[in-house]
Amino acid sequence: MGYTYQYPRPSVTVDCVVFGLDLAAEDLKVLLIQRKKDPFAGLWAFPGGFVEEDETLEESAKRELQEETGISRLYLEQLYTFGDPGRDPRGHTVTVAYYALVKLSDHTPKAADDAKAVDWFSVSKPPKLAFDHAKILKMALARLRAKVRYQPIGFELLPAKFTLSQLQRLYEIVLERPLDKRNFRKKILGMGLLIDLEETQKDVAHRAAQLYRFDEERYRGLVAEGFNFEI
Amino acid sequence: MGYTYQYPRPSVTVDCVVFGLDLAAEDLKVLLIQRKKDPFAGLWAFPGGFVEEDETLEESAKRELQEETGISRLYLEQLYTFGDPGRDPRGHTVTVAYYALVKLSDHTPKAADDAKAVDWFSVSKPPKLAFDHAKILKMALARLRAKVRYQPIGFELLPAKFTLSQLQRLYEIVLERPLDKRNFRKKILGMGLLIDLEETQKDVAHRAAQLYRFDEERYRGLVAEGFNFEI
DNA sequence: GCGACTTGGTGTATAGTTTACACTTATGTC
DNA sequence: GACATAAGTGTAAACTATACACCAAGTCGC
Repeated sequence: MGYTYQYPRPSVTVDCVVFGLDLAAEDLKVLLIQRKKDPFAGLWAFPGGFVEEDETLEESAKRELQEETGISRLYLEQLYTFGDPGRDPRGHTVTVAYYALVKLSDHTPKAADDAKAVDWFSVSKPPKLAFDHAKILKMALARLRAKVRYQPIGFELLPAKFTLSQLQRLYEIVLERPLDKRNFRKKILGMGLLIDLEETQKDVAHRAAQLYRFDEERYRGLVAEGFNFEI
Repeated sequence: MGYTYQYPRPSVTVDCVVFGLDLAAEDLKVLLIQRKKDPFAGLWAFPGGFVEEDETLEESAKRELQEETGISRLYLEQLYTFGDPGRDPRGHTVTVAYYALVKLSDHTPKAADDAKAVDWFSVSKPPKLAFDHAKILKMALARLRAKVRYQPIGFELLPAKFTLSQLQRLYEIVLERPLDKRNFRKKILGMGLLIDLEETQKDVAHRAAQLYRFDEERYRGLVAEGFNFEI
């Protein structure tokens, strides 16, 4: 039993580069799964798998993520498609890579799901990766760093309620450079995209900061008028 | 005779959205091929075709372009991968779309190659397109418009030797808005990326303009130092 | 040969944006 | 209540972007 075609076809897979922000450790993390089988048994790889009949690429990416890591709510965007004939030793495989942003607090430990080891790693010192996943990670990071500056996707990495300092730290971690506190606040508040929740942090050993949330509706309205987000 | 696999596999194709700039008509053009066979016989589509064994996606795109239109020297960049199950009535087909920029002067008439009709169309009023190619064109245009502002890819659309007015017109056509002549010249010359060829236009019925070429080497050098091109 | 036509080429002043920079306030801990 | 920690706040200077109009050079037609 099998599926027969007149011409050879490459396999088609999806891979998800899932980023999470660890505010406590001030570090950007990536979610990886340890491979149990060859090729590359023991190495780490992005969650992903074969595209099935009658599903879109994005559905496929979401399904694989759900199956392998339990993650469901996330920001997902297509990154790039990798199709070099030698990238999978089992045969020509084209993979459509996605990158995803999740609120780390919603998906914290998440180790050992269905017998597979799943863990978060610092993007700056990942373990040895299977296939061409190191190259994919590099591209995903470059995309995230570029995109975070002109699209308000950073909020996807923060809890729904956040302080201005947390938001600033997010940008500092992703962009790997310090930002001036007063200028940052002036700029971000000036956009009018943050809603002051009139609520402050609890249980912090210093002056409690004001909490905000991102005003997505207003962002959509402003974009329609030609507004450009920029950090 | 055929190729048999344990699980079903979608077909994998590449499609190329080739842009050319018609300075005489002040119009951005896209290269299309008229389909002879069903599905969508008679409609127009991007050059493209099936990815073969042992070729990279980019090689595949270049090969198809060469075969179907004779175009070889061009700027080529991956755009997006489209894989909705219903996009090809013959069955699940994943297409990796590329967009390409060519110097129209190098590939002018190009109609009727191997019995297939090939022609340039204005991007603003294309003919009826096959498959989901209207959606792909829309995305390619959006990408071109975004990218032309922060990467010096516009030069790929101009002849090697060009005038500042031609360069300005290119941006006006692609971005669909007028630019101030003095400000444009100040900005573009200020980047130091143009080499004054100390040569002027010939055979024009008015004062002949200075010719320039793009200094690609210097651009690479500046990028390495952290320079950002921006119009 | 000269006037009309077409496009090339040039500078400055103003408004807006970005950057650099340091102290006071609020809260919990010891 | 002194200390530690992070929150919160304004201004001046440098730089960048924008708006704007005329003369120069060459061809065409008479």
